[in-house]
Amino acid sequence: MNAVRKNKDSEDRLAYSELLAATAPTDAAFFQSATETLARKLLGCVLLHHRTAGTIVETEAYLGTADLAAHASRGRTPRTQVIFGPPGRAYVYFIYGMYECLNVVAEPEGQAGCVLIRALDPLTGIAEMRQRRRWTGRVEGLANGPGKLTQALAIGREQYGARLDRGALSIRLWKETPQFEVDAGPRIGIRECVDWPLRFTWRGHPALSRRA
DNA sequence: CAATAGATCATCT
DNA sequence: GATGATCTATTGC
Repeated sequence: MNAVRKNKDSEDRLAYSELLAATAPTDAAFFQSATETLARKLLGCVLLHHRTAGTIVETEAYLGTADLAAHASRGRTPRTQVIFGPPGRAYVYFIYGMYECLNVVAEPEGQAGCVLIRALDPLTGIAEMRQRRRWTGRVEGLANGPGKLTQALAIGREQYGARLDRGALSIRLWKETPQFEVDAGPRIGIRECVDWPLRFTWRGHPALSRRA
Protein backbone atom coordinates (compact mmCIF):
# COMPACT_ATOMS: atom_id res chain seq x y z
CA MET A 1 0.00 0.00 0.00
CA ASN A 2 3.01 2.16 0.49
CA ALA A 3 3.57 2.97 -3.14
CA VAL A 4 3.10 1.94 -6.70
CA ARG A 5 5.87 -0.21 -8.07
CA LYS A 6 7.03 1.50 -11.22
CA ASN A 7 9.39 -1.07 -12.59
CA LYS A 8 8.11 -4.62 -12.78
CA ASP A 9 11.67 -5.95 -12.86
CA SER A 10 12.64 -4.28 -9.60
CA GLU A 11 12.18 -5.81 -6.19
CA ASP A 12 12.21 -2.34 -4.67
CA ARG A 13 9.26 -1.52 -2.48
CA LEU A 14 9.74 2.13 -3.33
CA ALA A 15 11.61 4.01 -6.04
CA TYR A 16 14.22 6.47 -4.79
CA SER A 17 12.15 9.53 -5.71
CA GLU A 18 9.11 8.05 -3.99
CA LEU A 19 11.17 7.36 -0.89
CA LEU A 20 12.29 10.98 -0.74
CA ALA A 21 8.70 12.14 -1.14
CA ALA A 22 7.32 9.79 1.52
CA THR A 23 9.92 10.71 4.15
CA ALA A 24 11.34 13.86 5.71
CA PRO A 25 14.83 14.58 7.05
CA THR A 26 15.57 14.32 10.74
CA ASP A 27 16.99 17.34 12.55
CA ALA A 28 19.77 17.62 15.11
CA ALA A 29 17.28 17.67 18.00
CA PHE A 30 15.91 14.25 17.05
CA PHE A 31 19.11 12.54 18.16
CA GLN A 32 19.61 14.37 21.45
CA SER A 33 17.85 11.79 23.61
CA ALA A 34 18.75 9.26 26.23
CA THR A 35 20.40 6.36 24.43
CA GLU A 36 17.63 3.88 25.19
CA THR A 37 15.01 6.38 24.02
CA LEU A 38 16.82 6.96 20.75
CA ALA A 39 17.17 3.21 20.22
CA ARG A 40 13.37 2.92 20.37
CA LYS A 41 12.78 6.01 18.23
CA LEU A 42 15.04 4.74 15.46
CA LEU A 43 12.87 1.67 14.89
CA GLY A 44 10.77 2.28 11.80
CA CYS A 45 13.01 5.08 10.50
CA VAL A 46 14.72 4.92 7.11
CA LEU A 47 18.49 4.57 6.79
CA LEU A 48 19.60 5.92 3.42
CA HIS A 49 23.04 5.89 1.79
CA HIS A 50 23.15 7.43 -1.67
CA ARG A 51 20.38 5.52 -3.45
CA THR A 52 20.11 2.42 -1.29
CA ALA A 53 17.87 2.34 1.76
CA GLY A 54 16.04 0.22 4.30
CA THR A 55 13.75 0.56 7.29
CA ILE A 56 15.41 0.05 10.67
CA VAL A 57 13.80 -2.91 12.45
CA GLU A 58 16.35 -3.76 15.16
CA THR A 59 18.60 -1.63 17.38
CA GLU A 60 20.71 -1.93 20.53
CA ALA A 61 21.59 0.75 23.09
CA TYR A 62 25.17 1.03 24.35
CA LEU A 63 25.55 3.31 27.34
CA GLY A 64 28.46 4.96 29.15
CA THR A 65 30.78 4.09 32.02
CA ALA A 66 28.53 1.58 33.79
CA ASP A 67 27.83 -0.45 30.66
CA LEU A 68 30.86 -2.71 30.39
CA ALA A 69 29.59 -4.06 27.07
CA ALA A 70 29.94 -0.59 25.55
CA HIS A 71 33.12 0.53 23.82
CA ALA A 72 32.73 3.89 25.56
CA SER A 73 32.96 2.29 29.01
CA ARG A 74 36.79 2.28 28.68
CA GLY A 75 36.81 5.99 28.12
CA ARG A 76 37.81 8.21 25.24
CA THR A 77 40.20 6.74 22.69
CA PRO A 78 40.79 7.64 19.05
CA ARG A 79 38.16 5.05 18.15
CA THR A 80 35.51 6.01 20.71
CA GLN A 81 35.86 9.80 20.77
CA VAL A 82 32.87 10.38 18.49
CA ILE A 83 30.58 8.64 21.02
CA PHE A 84 31.32 11.47 23.47
CA GLY A 85 30.68 14.20 20.90
CA PRO A 86 27.50 15.77 19.56
CA PRO A 87 24.52 13.46 18.90
CA GLY A 88 23.40 12.41 15.46
CA ARG A 89 26.85 11.39 14.21
CA ALA A 90 27.93 8.00 12.88
CA TYR A 91 30.17 5.79 14.98
CA VAL A 92 31.48 3.14 12.58
CA TYR A 93 33.93 0.52 13.80
CA PHE A 94 35.71 -2.46 12.30
CA ILE A 95 35.22 -5.86 13.90
CA TYR A 96 36.45 -9.44 13.48
CA GLY A 97 38.92 -8.37 10.85
CA MET A 98 36.13 -8.22 8.31
CA TYR A 99 32.98 -6.28 9.15
CA GLU A 100 31.94 -2.72 9.87
CA CYS A 101 29.17 -1.83 12.32
CA LEU A 102 27.14 1.40 12.29
CA ASN A 103 26.05 3.22 15.44
CA VAL A 104 24.13 6.46 15.92
CA VAL A 105 25.51 8.74 18.63
CA ALA A 106 22.96 9.77 21.30
CA GLU A 107 22.99 11.94 24.46
CA PRO A 108 24.05 15.59 24.71
CA GLU A 109 27.63 16.45 23.80
CA GLY A 110 30.01 15.32 26.54
CA GLN A 111 27.97 12.25 27.50
CA ALA A 112 28.60 8.82 26.03
CA GLY A 113 25.89 6.73 24.39
CA CYS A 114 25.21 5.23 20.98
CA VAL A 115 22.76 2.95 19.20
CA LEU A 116 23.89 0.00 17.11
CA ILE A 117 21.79 -0.50 13.98
CA ARG A 118 21.34 -4.27 13.79
CA ALA A 119 18.87 -4.96 10.99
CA LEU A 120 17.14 -3.33 8.03
CA ASP A 121 14.13 -4.19 5.93
CA PRO A 122 15.38 -3.41 2.39
CA LEU A 123 13.34 -0.76 0.56
CA THR A 124 15.19 0.82 -2.33
CA GLY A 125 18.19 -0.12 -4.43
CA ILE A 126 17.78 -3.81 -3.68
CA ALA A 127 19.53 -4.99 -6.84
CA GLU A 128 22.63 -2.97 -5.92
CA MET A 129 22.48 -4.22 -2.35
CA ARG A 130 22.30 -7.80 -3.58
CA GLN A 131 25.39 -7.25 -5.72
CA ARG A 132 27.38 -5.80 -2.86
CA ARG A 133 26.45 -8.72 -0.64
CA ARG A 134 26.50 -11.35 -3.36
CA TRP A 135 23.19 -12.47 -2.00
CA THR A 136 20.54 -14.30 -4.02
CA GLY A 137 18.34 -15.51 -1.16
CA ARG A 138 15.21 -14.05 0.32
CA VAL A 139 15.16 -10.27 0.64
CA GLU A 140 14.62 -10.46 4.41
CA GLY A 141 18.09 -11.99 4.67
CA LEU A 142 19.82 -9.22 2.77
CA ALA A 143 20.44 -6.77 5.64
CA ASN A 144 19.34 -8.59 8.79
CA GLY A 145 22.55 -8.19 10.76
CA PRO A 146 24.91 -5.36 11.71
CA GLY A 147 27.69 -6.53 9.38
CA LYS A 148 25.29 -7.33 6.57
CA LEU A 149 23.56 -3.97 6.48
CA THR A 150 26.77 -1.95 6.30
CA GLN A 151 27.92 -4.10 3.40
CA ALA A 152 24.53 -3.80 1.70
CA LEU A 153 24.53 0.01 1.98
CA ALA A 154 28.32 0.36 1.44
CA ILE A 155 28.86 1.99 4.82
CA GLY A 156 32.40 1.96 6.22
CA ARG A 157 34.85 3.83 8.36
CA GLU A 158 34.90 6.64 5.78
CA GLN A 159 31.58 7.63 7.38
CA TYR A 160 33.06 7.81 10.90
CA GLY A 161 31.74 11.04 12.42
CA ALA A 162 29.36 11.83 9.55
CA ARG A 163 26.20 13.66 10.56
CA LEU A 164 23.04 11.71 9.93
CA ASP A 165 20.42 14.46 9.65
CA ARG A 166 21.69 15.38 6.17
CA GLY A 167 24.17 14.26 3.56
CA ALA A 168 24.67 11.05 1.61
CA LEU A 169 24.30 8.88 4.71
CA SER A 170 21.18 9.95 6.54
CA ILE A 171 18.23 8.87 8.63
CA ARG A 172 14.75 9.95 7.55
CA LEU A 173 11.26 9.84 9.07
CA TRP A 174 8.13 8.53 7.38
CA LYS A 175 5.50 11.19 6.93
CA GLU A 176 2.95 8.45 7.69
CA THR A 177 4.38 6.71 10.72
CA PRO A 178 4.23 2.90 10.53
CA GLN A 179 2.45 1.17 13.40
CA PHE A 180 4.11 -1.75 15.21
CA GLU A 181 4.87 -3.12 18.66
CA VAL A 182 8.38 -3.05 20.16
CA ASP A 183 10.03 -5.90 22.05
CA ALA A 184 12.98 -5.39 24.42
CA GLY A 185 15.46 -8.15 25.24
CA PRO A 186 19.11 -8.91 25.90
CA ARG A 187 21.77 -7.71 23.48
CA ILE A 188 23.49 -10.07 21.05
CA GLY A 189 27.11 -11.18 20.98
CA ILE A 190 28.35 -9.52 24.18
CA ARG A 191 29.95 -10.95 27.32
CA GLU A 192 29.28 -8.18 29.85
CA CYS A 193 25.90 -6.93 31.09
CA VAL A 194 24.30 -9.81 29.20
CA ASP A 195 20.94 -9.45 30.93
CA TRP A 196 20.34 -5.77 30.32
CA PRO A 197 17.26 -5.50 28.04
CA LEU A 198 18.74 -3.01 25.60
CA ARG A 199 17.97 -4.74 22.32
CA PHE A 200 14.85 -3.40 20.65
CA THR A 201 12.98 -5.08 17.82
CA TRP A 202 9.95 -4.48 15.65
CA ARG A 203 7.75 -7.28 16.95
CA GLY A 204 7.43 -10.17 14.54
CA HIS A 205 9.30 -8.52 11.68
CA PRO A 206 10.76 -11.06 9.22
CA ALA A 207 14.06 -9.15 8.83
CA LEU A 208 15.23 -9.42 12.44
CA SER A 209 18.74 -10.79 12.93
CA ARG A 210 17.34 -13.47 15.23
CA ARG A 211 13.82 -14.61 15.99
CA ALA A 212 12.28 -14.03 19.42
C1' DC B 1 17.16 -28.02 12.45
C1' DA B 2 21.87 -26.87 15.98
C1' DA B 3 26.58 -26.49 16.76
C1' DT B 4 31.09 -25.26 15.35
C1' DA B 5 35.24 -23.75 12.67
C1' DG B 6 37.48 -20.47 10.10
C1' DA B 7 38.19 -16.08 8.09
C1' DT B 8 41.15 -11.84 9.34
C1' DC B 9 42.89 -7.28 11.49
C1' DA B 10 42.25 -2.84 14.36
C1' DT B 11 42.39 -2.02 18.91
C1' DC B 12 43.94 -2.18 23.44
C1' DT B 13 46.71 -4.96 27.14
C1' DG C 1 49.53 -11.19 21.93
C1' DA C 2 44.48 -11.81 22.66
C1' DT C 3 40.17 -10.43 21.58
C1' DG C 4 35.95 -9.07 19.36
C1' DA C 5 28.57 -5.33 19.45
C1' DT C 6 30.01 -11.04 12.85
C1' DC C 7 29.00 -14.02 9.03
C1' DT C 8 29.27 -18.10 6.13
C1' DA C 9 30.04 -22.76 5.18
C1' DT C 10 30.15 -27.14 6.86
C1' DT C 11 29.30 -30.92 9.81
C1' DG C 12 26.36 -33.71 12.49
C1' DC C 13 21.79 -35.31 14.38
